[in-house]
Amino acid sequence: MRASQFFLATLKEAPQEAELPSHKLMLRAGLIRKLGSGLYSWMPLGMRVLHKVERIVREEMDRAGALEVIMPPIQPAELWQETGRWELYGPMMLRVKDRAEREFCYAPTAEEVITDIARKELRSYRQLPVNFYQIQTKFRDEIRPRFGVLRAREFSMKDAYSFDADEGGMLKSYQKMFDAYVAIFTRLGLTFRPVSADTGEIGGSASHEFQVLADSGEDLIAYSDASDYAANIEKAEALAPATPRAAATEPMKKDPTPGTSTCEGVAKLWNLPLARTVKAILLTADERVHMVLIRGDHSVNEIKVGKVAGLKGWRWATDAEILAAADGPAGYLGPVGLDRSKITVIADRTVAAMSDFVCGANEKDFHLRGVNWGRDCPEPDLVADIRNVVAGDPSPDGKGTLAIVRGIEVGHVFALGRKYSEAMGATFAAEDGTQKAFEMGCYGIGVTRIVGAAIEQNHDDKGIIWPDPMAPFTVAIIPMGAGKSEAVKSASEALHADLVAAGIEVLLDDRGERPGVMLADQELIGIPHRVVIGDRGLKDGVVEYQHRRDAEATRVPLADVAAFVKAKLAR
RNA sequence: CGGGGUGUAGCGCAGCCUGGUAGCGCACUUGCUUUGGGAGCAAGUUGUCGGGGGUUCGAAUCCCUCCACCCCGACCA
Repeated sequence: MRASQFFLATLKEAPQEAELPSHKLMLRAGLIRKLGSGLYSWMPLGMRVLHKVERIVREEMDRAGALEVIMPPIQPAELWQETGRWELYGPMMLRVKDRAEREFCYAPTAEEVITDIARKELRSYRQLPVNFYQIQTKFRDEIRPRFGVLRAREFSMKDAYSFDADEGGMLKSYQKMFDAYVAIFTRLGLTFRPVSADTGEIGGSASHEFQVLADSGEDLIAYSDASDYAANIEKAEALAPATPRAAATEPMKKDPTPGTSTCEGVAKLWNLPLARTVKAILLTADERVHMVLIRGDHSVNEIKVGKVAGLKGWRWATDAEILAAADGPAGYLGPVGLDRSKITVIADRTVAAMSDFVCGANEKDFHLRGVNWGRDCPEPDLVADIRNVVAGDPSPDGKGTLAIVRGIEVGHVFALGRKYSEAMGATFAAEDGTQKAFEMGCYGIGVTRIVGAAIEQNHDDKGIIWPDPMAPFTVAIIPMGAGKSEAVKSASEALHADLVAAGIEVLLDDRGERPGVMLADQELIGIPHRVVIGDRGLKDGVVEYQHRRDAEATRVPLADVAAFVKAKLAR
């Protein structure tokens, strides 16, 4: 490809709206242009990258035996009403009406449609297992679209759905997809980790996320330094402390803490470590108020809270509820002196093992110190894991300790089970002649998000550094002064022709720009391999090769350069 | 949704406080020179100052209103 025949839309300065490196670089390199909040057009250069990603995804999905389909992005409300998700999905779903006032949505996902296909088309266990997938545009009306393509409202997603006759088969299909995902992200050249995850709204038994590791990621991942254990922090279990609760050594004492409503404040005031304090959070579930206790330096894991018996569908308590149940205002709450008939005390495992701790006195401007379970207040009604793990916690698998890194979720696999097939009456004739609901799995990959994640992980101050498999062009040829030097011109043309003939994607910069412009653009765009051809080297019969990650150029004899580049790519 | 901010040329910004009909850099066009790290000189082009309404002799500037976009937060007491 000649640059003069292509459309490069590079920008010297990034539009004000961009915050993250990947967002800025995608705009500057001319991969995308913004249309509206969370809406992006893909420019020619971006399309080349997107096609690379799609191609690898397709190849690995096909290799895993999945079959490509394409379903409409506009879906009738009726299907969603069958599973109850028309209401459940809420404002995230973009709803539209046609001229006859019939309701539709712009698909945020396609479980309903694929299940509808399955119940109509799949009749016998003999047709199973099957896995259908599509690469299709989705729309989710995010609360706050941001980070460019990483949290856009419209995005391209590969979604696959497997149908099996029984759970064993489904788990096999799940494993196949898991393996395919590993192959996809490996081929893309990304540093990633599969982590076990919460199943969230979609439901089901097993679930793994595929996270591209990057400092700007929105997700926190806990992993063990001594085993394969890795989990989203939403799910990572915080084990109970290994050492039992120590015996009480201090008397309980009530002291004033005027205007100090936080654990940090009390710890500072009394010159105690934060880890000696306990914070109390009140919430309401099933009309009953619950006090949740977390160590001062820990944070509540809302997902874990929702899984505690009796707390399904909980909400934060109102100020009125707090006063009625605890006799004290928010900021000064604790487990001592409560009327347990009105309130249930739920302690995090860590808190349950604490002694001589500090907590609120259920009275404005007072806290207690030297508090001990059993002696000063009854034992907690319930002890549960309700906090987020922190770096240094023991790994839940018993091997090593946890460290925490950030990641960008680019893939997610779910062992769904019969949730959708049962809701929609999707059944098949089993071997014994009975009708059974399909065992389903669903598997997503954020195709457009991968592009942003790859840049987030691979860039420097000059621009993008594409992994070869995703690069819009693999090699850039930069002729110095081709307008003046016939030797430079013919050498560039010859190399271009040679590499093109070898099926290599080359960009020959024949725009006649100045050297600085050509080099800066090549670096911004992130073409991984470049060959600079100029009279300076040509008089010695050499040209310069430099990888985007190399600090220095390598002088290569002109006669060998084609072979040299091909050898570099073959690795 | 709550809070904050911004909207002036394709991009980045100044002008607004203290009203007088719009400017800078880059980009773009033409010419000459230049050509190994975002060139120089010269001559140009580009704006419904986000929309609507109001105040005023006069509004980018003051007031009201709507819209768009960005950032932070969304209950951790």
